[in-house]
Amino acid sequence: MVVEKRRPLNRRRILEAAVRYVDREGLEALSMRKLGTELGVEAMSLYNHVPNKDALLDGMVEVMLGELGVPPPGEDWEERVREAYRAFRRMAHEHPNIFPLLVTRPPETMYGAWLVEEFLETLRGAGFDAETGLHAYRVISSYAAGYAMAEIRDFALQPDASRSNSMDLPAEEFPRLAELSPKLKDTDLDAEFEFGLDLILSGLKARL
Amino acid sequence: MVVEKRRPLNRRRILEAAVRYVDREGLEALSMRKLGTELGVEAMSLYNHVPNKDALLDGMVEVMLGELGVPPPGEDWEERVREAYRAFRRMAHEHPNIFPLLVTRPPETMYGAWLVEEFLETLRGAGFDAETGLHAYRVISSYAAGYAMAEIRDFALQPDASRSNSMDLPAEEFPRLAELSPKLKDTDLDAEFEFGLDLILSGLKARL
DNA sequence: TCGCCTTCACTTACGATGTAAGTGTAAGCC
DNA sequence: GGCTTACACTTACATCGTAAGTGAAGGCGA
Repeated sequence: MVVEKRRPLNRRRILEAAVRYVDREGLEALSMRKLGTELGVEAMSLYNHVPNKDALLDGMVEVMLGELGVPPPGEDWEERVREAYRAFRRMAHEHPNIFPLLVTRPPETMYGAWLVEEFLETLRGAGFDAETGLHAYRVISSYAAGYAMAEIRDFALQPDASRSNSMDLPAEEFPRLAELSPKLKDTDLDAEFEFGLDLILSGLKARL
Repeated sequence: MVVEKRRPLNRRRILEAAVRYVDREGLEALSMRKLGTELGVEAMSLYNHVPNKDALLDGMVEVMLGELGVPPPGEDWEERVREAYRAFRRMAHEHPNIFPLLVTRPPETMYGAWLVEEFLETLRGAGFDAETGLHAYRVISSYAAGYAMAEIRDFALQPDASRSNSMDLPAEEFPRLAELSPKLKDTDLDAEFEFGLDLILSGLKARL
């Protein structure tokens, strides 16, 4: 609960404080009053810069997406796509409490219009037609968002460190799961994510 | 706001009423008091059957997953997997206000243990090793969940019917998007989902 | 049949939340 | 020097999740 010294309030400062606060305390802990004291200010003062809490949440997503570094165009389109989605997943890891907002809330601002544009352009350059490019974009994005969300959700089990991941299920009823239970605890998630990208991208290349 | 006649309260009845209510009014509208009146009962009475609101939400996910019909084993493993994920996506469409809970909340009960088991068994039968089966399960599930979430999130734009989907962006800055803007409105989402399944499954078969 | 115990819906109460409405003040501009 | 605008403040309200305690109805052993 670090109270910052009194500097003039503005939208950006509010959003960034909110992001920091939620990174630290979790999304449920965020309230206008607490964010206010975080900034050394009364809750209602925030409303001079942000219309309501929903807009605040949207703004936080904005801030988070602003940190997403997309790699510059290069000769290898496939590697560029991979790197972009690695960055996306990294972003999710850095803001596990905020990322769910991106997945959940309707896109108020068309944040990533130029991200999409970039992706489409890249695939066009690789020789895909416009429509396939669009489908590819949505499929890969769905995969990446879904994977990151699954990671985040399962990490949330951590607080209760007792059952580290699998909640003891009877081995005779679930032989396949039992056989995998050592792997379940420490799969290499980076590698698994890449595996998924491999599957999709190889399928995609086959359609060139 | 249909108030039901007074029958004995119990967990199942509460959960089902909650599911109906949220289907109808949205997740944010759900409160213990409103759910109470929905059942012809005071809010606090619910606590005799459900420890708290979080448990209620978990229970709603449970109910929703209970409706998921998984196809019986057949000779074609690939078609079975496809059909299972189609059912999953259908479930999301039937409960668009509840589905986000599944994606967002940590799995309190190991709901779908036997779903996973079933999947792993199927892939084993198809000739995959245990570890590849596990990766495949997580990759496909991530894709399906991500895709369904994206659909739901974008549907949420509907209330404001004015901008039907694309919020007018300058065509000269976003040529690729502009070129696709007719398609953006009415892509065949069923077909696109299948396209994604195709990509992943074909990549997977190539590894057999 | 009596008395007891369990079950479970009820009432009351508390602190926290989002935000509408209005007030006061300091800075910028004519 | 007076006015306007920007913006932080106080107060107030409805609504939320739920802790705590009350009371009545039904089951059960004697």
